[in-house]
Formats: sequence, structure tokens, C-alpha cells
Amino acid sequence: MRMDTHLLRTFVAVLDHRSFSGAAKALGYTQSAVSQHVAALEADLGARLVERRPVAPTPAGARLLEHAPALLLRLDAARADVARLHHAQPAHLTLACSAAALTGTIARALAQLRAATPLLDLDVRVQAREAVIEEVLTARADLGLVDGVAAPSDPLPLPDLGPTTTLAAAEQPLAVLFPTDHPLARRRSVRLTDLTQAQWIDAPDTAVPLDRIRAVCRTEGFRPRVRHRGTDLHGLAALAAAGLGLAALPLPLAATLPGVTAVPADEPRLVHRTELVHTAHPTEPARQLVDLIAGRTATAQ
Amino acid sequence: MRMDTHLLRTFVAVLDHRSFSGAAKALGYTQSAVSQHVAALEADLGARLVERRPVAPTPAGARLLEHAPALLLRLDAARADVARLHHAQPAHLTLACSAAALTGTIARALAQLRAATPLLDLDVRVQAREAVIEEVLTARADLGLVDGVAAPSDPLPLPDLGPTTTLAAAEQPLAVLFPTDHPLARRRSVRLTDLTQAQWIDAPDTAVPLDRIRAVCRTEGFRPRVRHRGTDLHGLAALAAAGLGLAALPLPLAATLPGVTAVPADEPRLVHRTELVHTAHPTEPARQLVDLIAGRTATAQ
DNA sequence: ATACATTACGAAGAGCGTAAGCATG
DNA sequence: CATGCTTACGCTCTTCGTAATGTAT
Repeated sequence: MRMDTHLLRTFVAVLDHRSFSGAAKALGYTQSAVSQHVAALEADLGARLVERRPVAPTPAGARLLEHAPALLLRLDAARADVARLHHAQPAHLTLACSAAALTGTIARALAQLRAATPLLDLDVRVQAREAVIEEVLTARADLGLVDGVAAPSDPLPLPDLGPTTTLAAAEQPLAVLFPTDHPLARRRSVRLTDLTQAQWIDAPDTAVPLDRIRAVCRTEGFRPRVRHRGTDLHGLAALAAAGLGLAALPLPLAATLPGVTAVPADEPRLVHRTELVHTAHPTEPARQLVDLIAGRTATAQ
Repeated sequence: MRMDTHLLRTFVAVLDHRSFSGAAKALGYTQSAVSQHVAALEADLGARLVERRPVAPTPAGARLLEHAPALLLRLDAARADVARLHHAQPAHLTLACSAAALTGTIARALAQLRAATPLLDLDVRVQAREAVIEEVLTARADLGLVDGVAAPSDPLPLPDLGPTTTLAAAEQPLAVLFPTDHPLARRRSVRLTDLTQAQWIDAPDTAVPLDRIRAVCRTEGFRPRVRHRGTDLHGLAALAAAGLGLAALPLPLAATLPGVTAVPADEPRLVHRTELVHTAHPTEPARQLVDLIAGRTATAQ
């Protein structure tokens, strides 16, 4: 009767699955238990939270849904943070990256770290941006690398998922991928503002998400007709090379992709930025890598 | 057995009171129940969390203690946010302010709001900075005003207590309070960096906290011999006028205090900043006040 | 010896599953 | 009428308080 965590968990699951029975199966409860959980939560908060048949959040439920997932994540983060103290693997480092964040600079820093401690076990996992922070918070990764676009020397607007520290790891020019035979591919640079009506590929987990570009350019343009899920850079390059649409990536990375030409983007003045994300108490190897990258870029925040 | 909220609550209470029995009394449990709560939490996390006799956090407990209060606050915030939907008082606005945040500009905006909706009930409460955000999150206040110092047009570094939106409400020059007969009182301006070794009063809930000044000036100076608690501006002025020490306040406000002379501070270039804090869904009168202040300053973030 | 935490134990209650009810498409 | 949420009910496990036990200052 006091907004217990398992009630919140099933509440979220119910609305995720848009079904009581689905949530029950997912959580290993019976339908009945789930029903009772929701009822208990509703009784506690004194408001109906979910509309049944079809299952959907009421206004109050929607409000709670703005808080609940973050709460549960932070709960896991707290547990993970305590667990880290005991199961500290001194010779292990797992790094969660978004696709365009794993560049030469980072790889060289990793090599340097490996040279310093040869026995170090390295795990690198590339995944969607939101997942990176979550992995760091729940200690499934020791360190995260998130990329995105922002005005020069501005921080990335990371979602407030929990208590993390961020540090600028790299700033690179932003580029647009054109098929090599595209008329604009020969330009020295292009204006993003001239491309609002162009055909774009939205590849939020690989390239810069279009809604980020929209936000930064303060425009309603950049409407995609092609969507690309996953973190597969070369697949995205193939789509772009085939003329299916444009995509934005950091210039040094984009220049290495086959079949496409990377043209620097300006107007508005934007950079592709990579940030290192870690918790308040990184493991020893993680701390070393942070130092290496921070020392290299000397752009602490 | 799954890190339930009430376990966390008693865990925090135990370490707050540095005593099981004290926490028990505070929470309305028996000693025994508290003991069982702590034991359950320790069993769940697989680590000893508190050292008994004397009661103190173990390393793992300290780690958990970095998360638990924030978690509990966010839990209350979530509950409050849902409750707000129902118990919305359309003709009521309560405003939580830190001491130096409630200035003429704000008062005039309030007057304007009152003129627009004459039936509006206004509650204004002045309190410590940390309490302001907490009050907003838990819906004990509809809107918060927090003041502090920062580099010009930088945001204040507010503690990450929960999901809030902030908005610059005012930026004013920073001033140092001198007794009127002080040799430096006749100066046009003073350098803060020249005053690191001076006698300061630390009045964290009224003036700018000294540790903030230290952080911003990147120095170890500004060590106080006098501490002042509470939010009593005139009391602080009296101490400063009596020569007990210096204090930093926004210039327009400082200039109105009796017995002291306010001298603008520069070097490093700092401003006194006031920020408006509200949740994602302010009440209607709160939204109006935000608009009034935002329109007036036109410095949205 | 005296606080004060822990352990033992029984009673009250919370939580889950089974199964019967009931509404909606 | 069938799918899927709700309610009734009983069993079990949890959680609390009382009281006895342990343990440091």
C-alpha cells in the first residue's frame, strides 16, 4: 500500500504490453496477481491509472508513467552500484558505445590502456544511445560513449536517467553522406539548412537522429521516408550509396565509408560530439581510460 | 526481499539517527522491526550495510546512501505529481524561494499576476536552497526560486534531485557587504580574489554559500570563522555591519540593507543568478507566473 | 550494569494462485 | 461466445510486536 517497487514494475509492464495477461506472462505472475497489483497501486494513489479494454494509461497513469521507468532504473542503478563494490573485476573493462562514438581516437586510447595493463579483458558493445547510459548505470558496462550533435563546445543533451558524470571525449566536424555520383558530393561543404526538404534516412541508432537535427536547427524539416534500425554503419552507408537518402555522421568516420562521399556540414555551426559517461565510482581500469581520454583531449567538464 | 521502499526508508533513517532505536521511534516501528528491515536489506544486497555500535555506514552502505535519499525523494515526487492532477487548486499558488531570490522583479511579477487574477491565493515561503527543489518536487510548492552565483549566462549547478525544468529569472551583479566604515567600502569594486584571506561569514541559507564561491574561484580560501543559519537577511546584515565578516549578495538587494555598504565584486567575472524551478506540469497560476517572468527576462533555457 | 542490537516466536496480514464471475468486442 | 479483466477464497509466506537473548561500552 505504499507504492512498492514491484507494483510500479508491473504497472509499467502492463502499459508496455498494453495487456494484463501479457505483463503477467512477462513477469512470471498470473493474470490475477497483475490485476491485484494495479488495483493496489490505484488504491494507494487514489486514482484510476489504467483504462482497461483497451488497456491504456489514464491521465494520472500517464503522469505516473513519466516517473516510474526512471525510478526503476535508478533502483537498479543503486543495487548495481553496491554490487560493483564486491564483484569488482580489476582486470576487466566493458565499454558501451553508440555506433558513431567508437572512433580511432577511442580505439587508440584503448590500445594504450591495454599496453599499460596487458592482462586486461576488454568488452566493447555497440548499441543504441539510450541503452548506453542504462548499461553504465546498471553496471552492465563500466563506461559509456555517447555521440550526438550540438553547438560547438556545448554538452550533449543527455536524458536524465540517473547520477552520471560526463566528459567531452571528442569533437569532430559533422558531415552529410551523399552517393558519390550525387551533384552535391563535389561540394566543399553543404548547408544543413538547404537540405531540410531533401530525402533523409532516419537511422537513430547509427547516425545522428533526425529529430536531434531538427531540434538543433529549429525547423520542422528533415522528414524521413526511410528508417534504419540497429547500429550497422556499413548497412547504412549502402542505403545512402544507393541514393535512398542522406545521413549525418562525424566527418572522419564518414570519410572511411565505401560508396559514399562525406561532405562537411555547416550552417548552423554544429559539431559531432562524443561524450564519456561514467558513474561516481568507476572501476580502476575505467578510471584509467577516462584519464587517458581526458588527458588526450584536455577538455574536462 | 527486493529492495523495497520501506526498507530503504528505514535504512536512511537508521543512518540519519545513527541508531536503530532512534530510527524506530521516528518511523513508528519497534527496535526489532528496524533491525529486521536492515537485515532484510543486507540479505537482499548480499553485503553488510551498517556497522553497529557505533552505528555507521559500511563502504557498501555509504554507496547505497548516495542513492537512497534521492530515490525516496523521487518516489514522493512521483506520488505528488499524480496527486496534483486531482487536488489542483486553480486559485492557489505557493512559491518556495531561497532568501536572496525574492527580489523586486519577482515581487512585481507576482503583483502583475495578482492583478490579472484577483482571487488568487498566494503563499510565499523562504527557506534553504536544497529545500526549495524538494518542495517543488513534492508539490508542497508549485514553483521554486533558487539563487546562486555562476559565470555570466551559465546555469546554476543545481543538485540533481529530480525531474525539473529551470529557467533563468534574473541575473544581477554580485556584491560584497562591508561595514560602512570599512576601508574597502569606498571602493568602486573589489576583486573577490583579493578577499580569499579576509574574514567571511558563511550564511549558506541567506547569502551565497562560501563553498560555492570557493568552487567558482577554484581556491581553498574563504574559510569562515562565523556561521549563520537560517534565512534572515537583516540579521546577516547586522553581523556584517558589526564587522564580524563579509558576505556576498546580489547588488540591488545588498544596496538596500542597513549599516552596510555593498561593493560590486569582479574578478573572477561572476553574476548572481536566480532561476525558476518547476516540474513538467505546473499548475495554471504557476504557468502564468513562469510566462510573466520569462517574458520579462526573455532568457528561456 | 546498562544501553542497545539481535533472535525467537506467535499472531495478524499481505500476496499469490485457483477458480468462478463478469464485461466488452 | 470468447477473450480477458475482476473478484472470491484459501493457502502460504511475510512482517510486525513482545519478549527473551546477546553484546559491547
